[in-house]
Amino acid sequence: MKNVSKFSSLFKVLSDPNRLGLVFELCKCREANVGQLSQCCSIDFSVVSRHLSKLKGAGVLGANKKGKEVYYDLKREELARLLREFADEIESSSCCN
Amino acid sequence: MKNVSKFSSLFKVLSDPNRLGLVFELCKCREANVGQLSQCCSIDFSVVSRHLSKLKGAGVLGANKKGKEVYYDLKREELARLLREFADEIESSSCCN
DNA sequence: TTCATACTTGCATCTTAATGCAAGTGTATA
DNA sequence: TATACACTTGCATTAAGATGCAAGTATGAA
Repeated sequence: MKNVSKFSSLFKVLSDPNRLGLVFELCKCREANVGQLSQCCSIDFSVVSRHLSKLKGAGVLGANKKGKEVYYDLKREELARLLREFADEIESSSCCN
Repeated sequence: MKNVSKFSSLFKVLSDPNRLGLVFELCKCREANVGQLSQCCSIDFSVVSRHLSKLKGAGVLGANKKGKEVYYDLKREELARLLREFADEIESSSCCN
């Protein structure tokens, strides 16, 4: 079942509280760099950096380099679409053939 | 942010491939007991039992004891509702105030 | 070219969780 | 009551992942 690994890896990347906190933060900030997120979420710089790159790797965030800084932004529509796709699949009666 | 822990724990329970496989299986089977799921998913009995109880604890599954057997079923609407709630929150501009 | 800033990555440590066997609990049937 | 069946739980092992410091890389400014 390829949907299993597709969705389980998405859920995994969203399952860490710090990571999900960053997602919510980016949801209201529109975009932010590593230093800003590290500060407002009170998480070590290197930890934030790794979380963001993991979220980016999963397609949840986009990244935009401006000079020395990297600005991350939430890919709202993609993320929302994936979750609704899962919800639809769950609600349709025989979802995993 | 209480939504962070609410959703991160939901995502965590869905993030294990075996567990998500059981969810998909229950999605098409409507309901099944531990032995049936253990067999069709090729996972050790005790492992399946623990995964199911974790999913039940998270409100993803319901359980129904019939004699010696326990039949688990997927709470489709609740699960779909939660995920759509998350999707809506993500898409609304300032979601985490 | 030197320095500071912004970020990434290597590494060691520590938690958390998954796994499977074996033992325990509960329930129906002989 | 004894036995079998369905499941749960304890325990030890193993693996995966989070964390933070320190060192490395990249980019802009002096």
